[in-house]
Amino acid sequence: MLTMAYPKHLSSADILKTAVNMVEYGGTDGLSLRAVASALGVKAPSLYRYFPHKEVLEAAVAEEIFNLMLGEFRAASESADPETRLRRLADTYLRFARDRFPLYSFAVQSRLPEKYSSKAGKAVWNLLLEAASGVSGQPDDTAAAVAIWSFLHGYATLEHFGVFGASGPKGGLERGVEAFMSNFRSSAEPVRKEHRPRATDIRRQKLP
Amino acid sequence: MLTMAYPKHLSSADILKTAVNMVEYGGTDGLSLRAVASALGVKAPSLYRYFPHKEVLEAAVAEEIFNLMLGEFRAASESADPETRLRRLADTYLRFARDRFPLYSFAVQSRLPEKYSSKAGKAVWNLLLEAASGVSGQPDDTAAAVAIWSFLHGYATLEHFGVFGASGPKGGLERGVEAFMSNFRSSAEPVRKEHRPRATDIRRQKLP
DNA sequence: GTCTATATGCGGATAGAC
DNA sequence: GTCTATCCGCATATAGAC
Repeated sequence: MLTMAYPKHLSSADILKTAVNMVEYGGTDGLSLRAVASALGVKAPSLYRYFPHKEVLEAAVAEEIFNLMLGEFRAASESADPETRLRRLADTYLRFARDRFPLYSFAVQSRLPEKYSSKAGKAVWNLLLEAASGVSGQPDDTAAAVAIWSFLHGYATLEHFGVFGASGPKGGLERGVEAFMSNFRSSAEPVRKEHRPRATDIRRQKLP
Repeated sequence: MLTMAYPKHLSSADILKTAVNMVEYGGTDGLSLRAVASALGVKAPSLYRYFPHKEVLEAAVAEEIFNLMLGEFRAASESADPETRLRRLADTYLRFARDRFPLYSFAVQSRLPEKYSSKAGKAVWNLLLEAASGVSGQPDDTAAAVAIWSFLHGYATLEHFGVFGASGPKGGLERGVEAFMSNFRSSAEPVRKEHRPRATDIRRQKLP
C-alpha cells in the first residue's frame, strides 16, 4: 500500500489522553509537544494537524482533568445528609489533590484566556457550593464555599510542598474541617437533629 | 590602570538583591542567571564567581524573601491582645501574599534540598504558631496554626489565579477567619472578655 | 574578575518534501 | 498525515583568554 506510507493513526482524543498522562507523571510543567509526540510514536509537527498550538491543547487538558475530578466528586455528593455530603466531598477533594497533585495543580492553576473557560470547572465549583450551602442552610452560600475551598486547597498544597515539616500537620486538617462545620451549622436553623459525625473519615488515604 | 581592565563591581549581595527583583517582577519561574547578569550589566558566567550554581542562589533568594515576610509579620505580631494579634497577622500575611505573589509563591513553594532549610521560614512559622496558640489558649497548638495557615494560603492562591470568577469571593475571607476565631476561642477558657473585633479589618489593601 | 566562545540541553513553531 | 530540516528562542554550565 504505497499510497498509505503515512497512514493516519493519530486522533485528538489520543493526543489529549497522552497529554494528560504527561502532566500526571511529568509534573505540572512537564507538558511538551515533543514529549507527547514521542510517547505516541510520532514527531512533534504531526500534532499541529489536530491542535493549532499548544495553548489549545492545554485548555483541553485542563477540561479533561476537571472532568476526572467531577466524576469522583459526583459520587461523593450523593449522600442525603448535608453534613455527610460535605464531609465526603471534602475528603474526596483532598484525596484527589494529594494523590494526583500535578493533575490537580495544573487544572486549578491553569490561567488560560477567558475563551477557554471550563465547563467542568464550573460544575466542580457548583458541587462545592451546593454542599456547603446544604450545611449552612443558606442557598448559594458563596462565602461558605469559598472559605472551605480555600482551606482544602491550601492544606493540600502546603502538604505537597512539605511545608509542615517533620512534625507534620498534627490534626490541622480535622481542626479546620470542624471549624467550618461548626460555623456553617450555626448559620442554619439553631435546632437540628444531633447528627454530627466525627471528622475521622478524613484521613490520608490512597486512591484505589 | 591596565591591571584593572575588569574591575570588581559585583558582590553576592548585589546579585541576591537583583535576583529577588527578578522573581518579584519576572514571575515565579523568571529567575535566570542570564537575566540577573544582564540587569547587573555583566554576563552570566561572571555570577559563578559568587554562586557555585543556581540552586545556591535560589536558596539565598528564598531565605531573603522569608526575611522580608518576617519583617512585616513581626510588626503585626506586637499587639497585646491575642485575638487582635492573630487578626493582624492574618491580615498582613494575606496582604504580602496578594501584593507580592511571585515572591510569596517562590518562597513557600521552593522545594529545595534539606541542606538549604530556611531559618527565616521557620521563624515565620513560629509567629503563626504563637499567634494561633494565643487565641486557643493551648500552648504549641500546631493544629490551629496549620488550619488557619492552610486557609490563608489557599485563599491567596485561588484569588491570584482568578478561580473565584466574576462573582468574586463574596465574603469568603471574613467567613473563614471568623470560623477559625470562633473555633480557637472555644478551645480557650469558656469565659472571656467580650473583646471580639469584627473581621472588617481584613480587606483587599495595597502595600504603601 | 570578567570576558568570549562553546557545549549541551530544553522548548514552540513553520516550510516544504513524500 | 507524517515526515525531515530548520529557525528561533530559552536555559545552565565550563574552558580558557585577557
